This record gives sequence, structure tokens and C-alpha cells, in this order.
Amino acid sequence: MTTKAEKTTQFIIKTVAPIFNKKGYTATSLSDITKATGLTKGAIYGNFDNKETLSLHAFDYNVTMILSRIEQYMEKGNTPLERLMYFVRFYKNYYDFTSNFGGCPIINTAVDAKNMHPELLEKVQDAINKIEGYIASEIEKGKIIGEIRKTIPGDVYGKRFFSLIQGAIFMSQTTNDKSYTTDCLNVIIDTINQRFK
Amino acid sequence: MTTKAEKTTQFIIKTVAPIFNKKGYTATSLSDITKATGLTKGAIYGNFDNKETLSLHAFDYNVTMILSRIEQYMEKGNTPLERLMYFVRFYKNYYDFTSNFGGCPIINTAVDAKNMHPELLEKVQDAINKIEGYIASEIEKGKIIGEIRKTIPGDVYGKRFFSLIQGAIFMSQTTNDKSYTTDCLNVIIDTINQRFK
DNA sequence: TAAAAAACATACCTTTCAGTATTATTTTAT
DNA sequence: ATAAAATAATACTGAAAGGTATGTTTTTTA
Repeated sequence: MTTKAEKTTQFIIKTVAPIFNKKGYTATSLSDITKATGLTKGAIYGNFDNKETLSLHAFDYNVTMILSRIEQYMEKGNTPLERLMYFVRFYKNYYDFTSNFGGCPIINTAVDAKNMHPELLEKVQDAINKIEGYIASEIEKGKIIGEIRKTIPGDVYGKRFFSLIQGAIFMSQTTNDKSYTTDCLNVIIDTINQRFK
Repeated sequence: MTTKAEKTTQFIIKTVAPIFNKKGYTATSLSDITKATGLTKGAIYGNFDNKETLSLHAFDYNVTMILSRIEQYMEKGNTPLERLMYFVRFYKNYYDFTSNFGGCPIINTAVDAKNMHPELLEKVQDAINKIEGYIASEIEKGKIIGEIRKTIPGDVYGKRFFSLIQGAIFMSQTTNDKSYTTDCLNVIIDTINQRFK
């Protein structure tokens, strides 16, 4: 059974997640939160210990949304290489997808948390490791079944591709120019086609 | 003649620049500023209209520092290709260089300013254009003197290389792992050696 | 449906925020 | 060296920050 409170808790998280993403932890005030939710401080503090706890949940919400969407994309592929290509396809849509809630939460939260909120930064690092892991593990699986060259190190390309992707996303979202993302993802596709097979 | 006030103005900017870079605009308080400078609010507001103006000067200071350093590096090269290589070398040291004052100001300020401070965001965009221009113009010059293949589009590679670099810097500074930067810059060097000549 | 419990609203607390008016001090120019 | 001007310190403002104690309303369970 989902109680009323659990629903409210989820409603608050869902509502404030894009606000924290856009404005960052410090710039997001309790009045921003009450205004957006239509609730009062009493309700907020009844469901969360403090602003910090809420912000952690908000980030978790954003990351879960992204990770589950990546997995949805990758599930469509029947082989490691196909799943890798679906991973890339996910990021082709990423700029438009994240624009709706204020840009990439990985980038936004990483910058916001660095030097400021160690616990939040740790969550960002976990998310990064997971996403790099998606790439690396498909490469390794592809090597096992003979779909990908044995000389391709999964962990290196996991880091490399994700760096390129995050860089492109960063550039696109600060210049409002989608071409960074499309170009860089084409580079990745070319690399896979030319070096991996 | 440099008056006492002009010196103080510069001293304040220089002192607060890394603070704004680390904490962002909102999280940097006037008390942070007075504490760091050892001055009082009277002194700060005597030299700057408000916190916003000060933050703009602080970002300018950081960007100028970086741009002039890039130019210092590039001046060492005698040909476009050499200058391109010195540009890359600059970014090989970039992670250590920027760690001293809280990470890459381009990334930090872009994220902080997006959705929050349009004027500051514009300054970031200008800086990005300039740095991409460094790459693009050397490529174009290299094509003219026959040092670089005519098929290499300078603007495309300016954007592409800078995306990769910024992505790597972002990853390095959020994971405290320098290897992202070193690996990605090696990729750039390989690309130049294999495709540009 | 009524009592108990949970959830939410109201009103208020302390602290800190950016910013200012005024006073004191230090530079500067004569 | 002194008067004028510029610069910095002090003390203060109102607003907004995060957070809480208490009262009211709504759910839940029996």
C-alpha cells in the first residue's frame, strides 16, 4: 500500500528535482520549494529532515530516471555491439531530453557539489562509474563472443567515450548548440565501426 | 599611475576569483569576501557596485589568466602545427594548474551561470569561442602553408577537440582522476598525427 | 464512524544575507 | 605640511534564509 505520505514524499522529490538541477543546492531556497510544490514548510519538513536530505533524494531521482532510460535503450539490442549502439542513440537524444529539466544532472550536480557537498559528489561519482560500466561491460562481452576486437580495452573506452559525451553535452548546454553533441556522437560511432570490428 | 584604490580593486578581484570559482555566485557570500580579503563591506562596496559586478570581474580575471597562458604556450611554436601541439601541451597541465583555484572556471561558471546569470553565461560563451578559435585558426593557417591537409575543417575540429578536452577536464575534476585528461589529450595528439598530416 | 495517528499549516525563531549611510582614516595634490 | 579628496571602517537596515514548536486538518485503522 502506498500511503498518502509516501505519495507526497515522491511528489515533492519529483517537483523539486528539476529546480535543484537548474539552480543548484544553495540557490534553491525553501521558498522555491514551497512555491513549486504548493506545500508549506511544515509539510516539507514533515517528509524530509532538512534541505540537504531532500537534495540528495532529488539527485537520486534524476539519476535513476537517466539510468533506467539508458537501460531501456540498451535492452533493445540483442548483442553487445548493438547495445553499445543503443547507448549512443540514447545520448543522441540526451540534449533535448535533459533540456526539459535544466540540463545534465551529472554535470550540474558535479560542479555544484565539488568543494561544497562531499556526499552529493560521491553520488555523482557513483553515477559516472555506472554509466562508464555500461560501455565497458558491453565491450568486454563483445570481445568474449567475438563481436569486438580483443585489443579494445573496455575500461579505457568507457572513460574515453563518456568524457567525450559529457564534454559535448556540456558544450551544447552552455552554448545552446546541439551540433556539439551530434558531431561528437558521430565520432564515437565512426570509432566503433572502424576500430572495434 | 596606479592609485591605491586601483591596487585594492585588483587585490579584491584576485582574492575572490578562486572563491567564486569554487563556490559559485550564490554560495559566495559577502562575508566570505570580507573574510578572505581582510577588508570590510565598506571597502568592497567602495570598489564595486555590488556582488554581481564583482563576480563578473572575478570571472574575467580567471579567463584572462587562462587565455594569456594559452597564448604564452602557443607563442613557443613556430608553425601552426607546432602551435597546435603547444595548445595541447597547455591542456596537459591544465588539471594541475586549475586545481589550485578550484577547477576549470569555464565549466564551473558555465554551470553556475546557466539558468541563473545570463550576463555571466555570455562571458563564458565568449571564452569558449575564443579558445575554439585558437584551434580553428591554427588549422586554417596550417592548411594555407601546406602543413595540414586541406580536408580538415578548422571549425569542426575546434569544436570537437575542445569538447573532448572539456569533457576530460570535467571528468578529472569530479573524480579526482587525472587519467581522463591525459588519455583524451593523447587521443587528440594521435588524431593530429594520423589525420592532419 | 469514531478514535488514534499521521500529515500538513501557521506562526515564529535565530541567523545570515546583500546593501547603505555615516563616520573615521588614509592618500593625494597643492 | 595641510587642505581636499578619496578610501575604508563602523554600525545599521530590511529582507530572506533554514529550521522548529505548536495547532489544525486529514488519513488511517479498528
